[in-house]
Amino acid sequence: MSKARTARLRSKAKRVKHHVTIREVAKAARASVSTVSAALNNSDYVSTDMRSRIDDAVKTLRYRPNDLARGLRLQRTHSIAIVVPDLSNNFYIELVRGAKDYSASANYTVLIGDSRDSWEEERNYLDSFHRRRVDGVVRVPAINAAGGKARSILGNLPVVYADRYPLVRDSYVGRVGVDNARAAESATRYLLSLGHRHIGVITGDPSSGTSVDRLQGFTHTLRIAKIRPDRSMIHTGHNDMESGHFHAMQLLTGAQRPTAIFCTNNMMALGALAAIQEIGLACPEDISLLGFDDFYWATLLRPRLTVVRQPAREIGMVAARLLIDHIEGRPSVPSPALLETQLIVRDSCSPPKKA
Amino acid sequence: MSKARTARLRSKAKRVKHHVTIREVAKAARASVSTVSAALNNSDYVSTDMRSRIDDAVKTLRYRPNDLARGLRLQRTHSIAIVVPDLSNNFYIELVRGAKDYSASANYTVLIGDSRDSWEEERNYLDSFHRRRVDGVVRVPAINAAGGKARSILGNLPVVYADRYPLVRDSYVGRVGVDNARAAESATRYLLSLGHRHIGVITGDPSSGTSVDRLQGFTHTLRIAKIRPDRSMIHTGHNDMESGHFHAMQLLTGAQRPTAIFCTNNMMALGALAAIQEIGLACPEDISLLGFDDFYWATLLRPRLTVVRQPAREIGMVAARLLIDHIEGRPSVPSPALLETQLIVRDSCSPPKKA
DNA sequence: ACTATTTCCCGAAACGTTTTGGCTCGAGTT
DNA sequence: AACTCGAGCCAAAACGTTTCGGGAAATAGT
Repeated sequence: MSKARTARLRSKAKRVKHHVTIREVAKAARASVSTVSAALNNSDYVSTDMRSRIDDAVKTLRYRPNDLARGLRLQRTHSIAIVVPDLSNNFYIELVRGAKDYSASANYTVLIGDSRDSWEEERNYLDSFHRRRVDGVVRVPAINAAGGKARSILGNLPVVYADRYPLVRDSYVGRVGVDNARAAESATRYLLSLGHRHIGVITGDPSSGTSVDRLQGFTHTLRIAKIRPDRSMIHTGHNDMESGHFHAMQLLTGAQRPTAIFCTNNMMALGALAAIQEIGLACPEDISLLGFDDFYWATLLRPRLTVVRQPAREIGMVAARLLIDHIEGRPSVPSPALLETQLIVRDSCSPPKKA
Repeated sequence: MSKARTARLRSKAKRVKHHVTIREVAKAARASVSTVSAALNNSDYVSTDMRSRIDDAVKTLRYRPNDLARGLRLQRTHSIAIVVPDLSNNFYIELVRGAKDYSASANYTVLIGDSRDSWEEERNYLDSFHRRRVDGVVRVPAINAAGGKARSILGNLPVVYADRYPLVRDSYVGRVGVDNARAAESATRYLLSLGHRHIGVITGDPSSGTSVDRLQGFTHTLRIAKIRPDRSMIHTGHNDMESGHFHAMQLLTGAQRPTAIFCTNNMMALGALAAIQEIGLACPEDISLLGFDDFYWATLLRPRLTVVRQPAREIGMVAARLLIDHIEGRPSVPSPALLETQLIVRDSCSPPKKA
């Protein structure tokens, strides 16, 4: 009775809103709610006659299950979240797309967060995702956010790291990226082979293992070549264009100008390119530039950028896979999963002028 | 009793998972569930003593409300969705960020969809968002998706269109963008003022009002200048680099080569630039290029691209505002909201060679 | 002609919140 | 002294699902 009353009230007051529920489908199909549910989750034991009645009702009423109720009851949402530091960086777009494509194939849905490399923002996203009860999250942590801080706001949600990863072993399910040291080594070897002896490097924030691995690969290769790394040639940026620009300026106008600059991510390479253009140097004639991460318009630049390519899309896919396998209690690929990089030689590096 | 049993079972079986609920907070704070709820939604009528007990419990238990349950009960989620055609297009990133920033300030959360300009994909996103019971969605519809098809899968969720908009007046709350005809006019006038008389144009898919408005602005300006638009100079692309490249090639290698090319979005401008470089033409000496939408690396290109700038971020903000105002039953800004564009003159346009 | 099994369906409980209405207690008001 | 009133708290219902246990009818096994 009270139920009837409220129903009547609602149908009068807010006729316009109101989503159709499984109950109405049941009524229309002359079935019980549980039977409709069974039919929709195509269990056995529902007659073909009943099933078609239900299908009809669903169609004509335009019924869409309420995922809130579903998730509440099921205690899982079949969705994961991915939060990346910068959506305007094509590398992360590809990564996100990879994660999304894999997840879709596994029947998971993906929520995207764009932290702009700020822990504040990332925390907000993680919190919001947690409250939404996603089943797990793949993180590319913001600068300075790689530590254990996230754990406390994520409860015991499974996390996999992609690209960047924390130095302190926070409890995570897995991580995927590339062998950063090796990638940096191959890049450095290439510059050495061109004859460069004074190589500037602009590396990322050292709170991420990714950055330290790359720097380590760089210095290691120098040492192997019996070249003493010059500390004044090693600059630490923030993975964005601005700091790439700033540190390239420092390098280019410093006491001893390097003959080549190696940037450990694409944004900083762009910043460095801007600085080079600004100063009026010719690249690669006056200075070689080598970047990390490829992007679709790298060939539109003059010079076309030589880069170490990371398989962004694959990283995203493997990350999602690792996470979802874990969620479903399946064994997965070994972690850390390290994918192959590739040195893509284009026009921005050449032998140094006087060598 | 049965309740006690299941609780015991769960605590044994899956100790590891299990999110802490308001009920446990209540127990820890020696309060009732309803009081905890009241305290959390800071109603009055809860004593300071009680409130502090609850706060303590929340903190030590690390309680995070379950937004599924909350949304189910409240019948609204305080979240909106935004779906755009291409996240690797910086214009849409900025638009999304604008929407996100405004929403955050209004205490709404944003779900992001990236349809890759495919109606299939967009439909999936819209469906998923609908099942999640977002309170509304801002759409930049995929090509060929501007019609009424979305309505049937969105139920009566409020929709606002950003940038693109449907030609058939589908029932929506509002739309926001720029005055596309005027923007195209100013671009065209600029090219005319440089002396161009043979202007090629690569426009977007005519299923969106945006594209037709831009084209119309173009031809209108030509006519005012007593120039008869040449149909062979008008090409219809798909707003992506590939089709920009293709149609630029057509134009450049056609019977009569234009002295300038106007692209009605940034991706097609990039494709056109690639084509120009490929053919070995000098820009702007041999051919001028004018694009739509600005992006942060437009100045890194050689030549630096001259473009019509749209206030992407603002478009996103206004779209979110329109939507949220509607959701909350407030009057809002007038719709369509048309924001100002700006012609940003850089290096990619110059007077034609022989003029 | 019984019993056992399978098929098809249903009612009710549970998931974690918020809200409504009601209860108690003490402080003012008459 | 009786009363009103507000502050402070709580129990229960409701939101829309899925699942569990079970009932009825049909079918199969002896």
